[in-house]
Amino acid sequence: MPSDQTRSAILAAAERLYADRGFGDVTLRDIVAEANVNLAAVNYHFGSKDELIAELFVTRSIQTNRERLNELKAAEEKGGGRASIEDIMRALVGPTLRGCLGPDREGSTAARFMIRASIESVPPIRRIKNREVDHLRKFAAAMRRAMPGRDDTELYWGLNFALAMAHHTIREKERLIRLSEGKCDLDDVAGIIDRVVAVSVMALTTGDAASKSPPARPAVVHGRLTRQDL
Amino acid sequence: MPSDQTRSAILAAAERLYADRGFGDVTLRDIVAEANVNLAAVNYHFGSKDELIAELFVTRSIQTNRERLNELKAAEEKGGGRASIEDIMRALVGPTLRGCLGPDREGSTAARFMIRASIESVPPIRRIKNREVDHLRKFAAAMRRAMPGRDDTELYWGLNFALAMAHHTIREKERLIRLSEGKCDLDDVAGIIDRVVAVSVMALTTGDAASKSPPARPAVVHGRLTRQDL
DNA sequence: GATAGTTTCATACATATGTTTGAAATGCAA
DNA sequence: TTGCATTTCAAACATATGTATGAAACTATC
Repeated sequence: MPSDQTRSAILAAAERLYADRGFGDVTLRDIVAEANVNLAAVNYHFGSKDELIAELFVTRSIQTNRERLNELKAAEEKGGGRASIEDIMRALVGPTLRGCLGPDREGSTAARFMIRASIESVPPIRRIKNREVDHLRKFAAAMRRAMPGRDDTELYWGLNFALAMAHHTIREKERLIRLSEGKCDLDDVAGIIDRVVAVSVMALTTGDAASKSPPARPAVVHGRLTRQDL
Repeated sequence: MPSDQTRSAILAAAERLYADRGFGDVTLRDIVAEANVNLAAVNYHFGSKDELIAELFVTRSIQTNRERLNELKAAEEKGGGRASIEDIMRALVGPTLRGCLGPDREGSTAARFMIRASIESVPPIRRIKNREVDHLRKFAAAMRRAMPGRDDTELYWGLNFALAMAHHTIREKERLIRLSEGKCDLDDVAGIIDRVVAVSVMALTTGDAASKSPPARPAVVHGRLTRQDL
């Protein structure tokens, strides 16, 4: 009967500390102090530090992915098996943005932890993220159904840009606030989702020319690359 | 006469190793071995490991920033003091994308190093990146001149999304190739720049309603924003 | 060629940090 | 209780890694 008490305490303490101070600045000794457990408990319950981090990350990732797929499924049912491209993009970026920028700041170490995981890039998390491709393929498939005949390449670029806007906004949240001097309201999650979705849909549905060849590329040689060494 | 030879050798070796194996996996001892210099040379010439990394990063950053401003200036001169929004965005994302995705020219180590710096997030680099806000303000100012009357908030979001697409594409280059099974050509830098610029401009110039209030956010929770006209 | 400043070198230092260990404590079943 | 399995604990372990040191080698100016 694994009382599980120590285990949970470690997970909670670790997530909190990592969320607050980042992976680079938190040692196992910090974690066990915060959790009031013995140092050896981490290796006993998780095997290694990396496996602890991995467990934290997969737990939260699974949550997000499940929400994504739920929204996608709901959208497809609503549309009789074929979701609109807009709803698909919303299902793709909505859960992540809500999860990381959500207003429940106070208690939600989970959100802050996921932001950290997005900013810092530590080996165990990188390994897990690499498996995410399979998950994204489901969205690519849905997009293909929503936009039959559209070139696959365009579809992947749209997917890429949608994730780009969502993740970058999360990653660079503080910088955007500073740059815009508070004009960009990072707490208005619904508004942000609308923005990202709108631009993504535009990128995907714009000019059919784009599906044949890349958008109007000027023959001009770009800029001046005065490349002088320092 | 500071022969500078050792110093340069360290810089070159460090950039190569960091580019290949990342910051987390490369020690000073690896670097001095690669450079065929003594271990103490790093601290003698740079003061500390972090200052070495910082110097590597600022060198490349300065290059990129100078290219950006050069392009911006050229665009403004071309337009008689007022550059088009498209040219501004091109000046913003072009140099970075060319620098990081460019074809492997003379030792692509610089490019690969900058990709690493974008993926991993190590303290000395983070510190430098934080100063980048001032640089971005110059682009915000140019955009304001190009789109007078437009709400500042929209402008910052557009800037944010443009950087998002550029940086995310760089960061997740490998994943995008894998996801698209090679359909997305990450070597076609000019094409990528065109894509990013096109979407950015769309995001910025779309529906004037967006300049007054956030992009047509329906009262309905998951309402659809049909915004197809570019 | 002597002297002063600069650079290189081998080596030592310090110590942070994940991991292991073996014993003690605890819990559970018979 | 007894005995076995699980868990906790203090301490040790290992060692990777950035940094400091002091002497030697080198360079240049006089």
